[in-house]
Amino acid sequence: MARAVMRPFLTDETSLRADAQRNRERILAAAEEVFLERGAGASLEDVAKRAGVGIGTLYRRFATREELLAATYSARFLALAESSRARDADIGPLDGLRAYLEELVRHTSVYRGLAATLGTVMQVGTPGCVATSEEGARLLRRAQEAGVIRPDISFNDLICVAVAISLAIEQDSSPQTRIAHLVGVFIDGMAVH
Amino acid sequence: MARAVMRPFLTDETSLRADAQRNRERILAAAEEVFLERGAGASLEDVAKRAGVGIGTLYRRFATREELLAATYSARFLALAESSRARDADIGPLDGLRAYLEELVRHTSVYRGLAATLGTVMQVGTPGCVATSEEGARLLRRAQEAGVIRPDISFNDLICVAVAISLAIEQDSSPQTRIAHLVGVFIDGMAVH
DNA sequence: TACGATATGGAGGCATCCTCCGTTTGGCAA
DNA sequence: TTGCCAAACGGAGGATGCCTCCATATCGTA
Repeated sequence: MARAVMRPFLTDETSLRADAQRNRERILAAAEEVFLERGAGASLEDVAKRAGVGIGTLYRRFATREELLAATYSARFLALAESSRARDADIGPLDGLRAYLEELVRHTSVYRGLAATLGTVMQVGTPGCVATSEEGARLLRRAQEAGVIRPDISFNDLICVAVAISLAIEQDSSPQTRIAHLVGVFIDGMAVH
Repeated sequence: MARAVMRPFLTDETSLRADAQRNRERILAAAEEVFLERGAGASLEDVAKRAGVGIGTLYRRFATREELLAATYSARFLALAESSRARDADIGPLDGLRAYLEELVRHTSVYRGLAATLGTVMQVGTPGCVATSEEGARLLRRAQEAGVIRPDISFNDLICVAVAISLAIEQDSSPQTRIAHLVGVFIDGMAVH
């Protein structure tokens, strides 16, 4: 139940001292590995250890677990927004939203335990989070303007849907087909009939 | 990420020694209070302390947090199943399902943090969990036989929906109206068009 | 080269989990 | 009633993880 922490997110170009920048990257690489192996709740001291860095260094750079998760995800989320934008011309508004949701769920299911914190993670404000949020909002607006999605659906509803499906995927182990099935159900629910 | 633990659930009539039975009830009462105050992640040692019982006693009776949560919820869930059955005659299959889901979400939102573990909790097998599961499955079957809910919807989908909505409720603080809104969306998605 | 701002690391305090085992107690059989 | 023992008790203690703090080290600039 971590509170959402809004603070300026430091990207690569920010004036970090060379050693700090190097350590930041080591921490991210280690976090990626450790989260993959043991889920989003893994020990941060393990991450620091694998990065060859003191725990204090990790905490100075990433004040909360959510910040670290979000940073680890930033590249992935950037790619998601990118690929969604890329297929925009070739796909209708409803299917665009469907594809976006399916991809979001797939990304969210990479680390066991990430789903439950997705809402918080999305608020941390990394470039990837921002890009993914904006893309989702854009797709939703587009579909609503095209008259295929109900006007009373909010972006929060989308995130909530993604969280739900990811959680479901985590619990039973019936992966890919179930993602499409559940996304289909929700898209139908949001559609104008 | 606790694994679901299937073990025979000890109800009141089971041959527990008198002192054990007394302590079990004290623990449940204390857990109810503590979880209400501090959410489903509260310290179990606090629960034991408030119950006036050693921590070992708590663990012997409830091997996991999920078991304790489920037991605490058992009465609530029993009531839920009961009231759902009671209104069965007065309500159509679709609205019956809707009412059930709304009530399930409301129950699940009582303790902050319960939603994320609802799936696990539902598998623990307390009388309440069983009753609620069976009632949900029955409503779903009824609605599908009436031809108003798609045949490819499973009971797991329902739980997933309840989890999603509860999580959404926990995050923003826009309670009652949002429950109805989201349940409506999902019901529409599951409906036959 | 020297100096101050920046960064480092890990010890340590605290919270929680969960197990283990010596002690106590309830309930039954004699 | 008494005595016995299976059942239950409690809490110390080992293990893990979180996060802070500060003496020390390092970078980059003047």
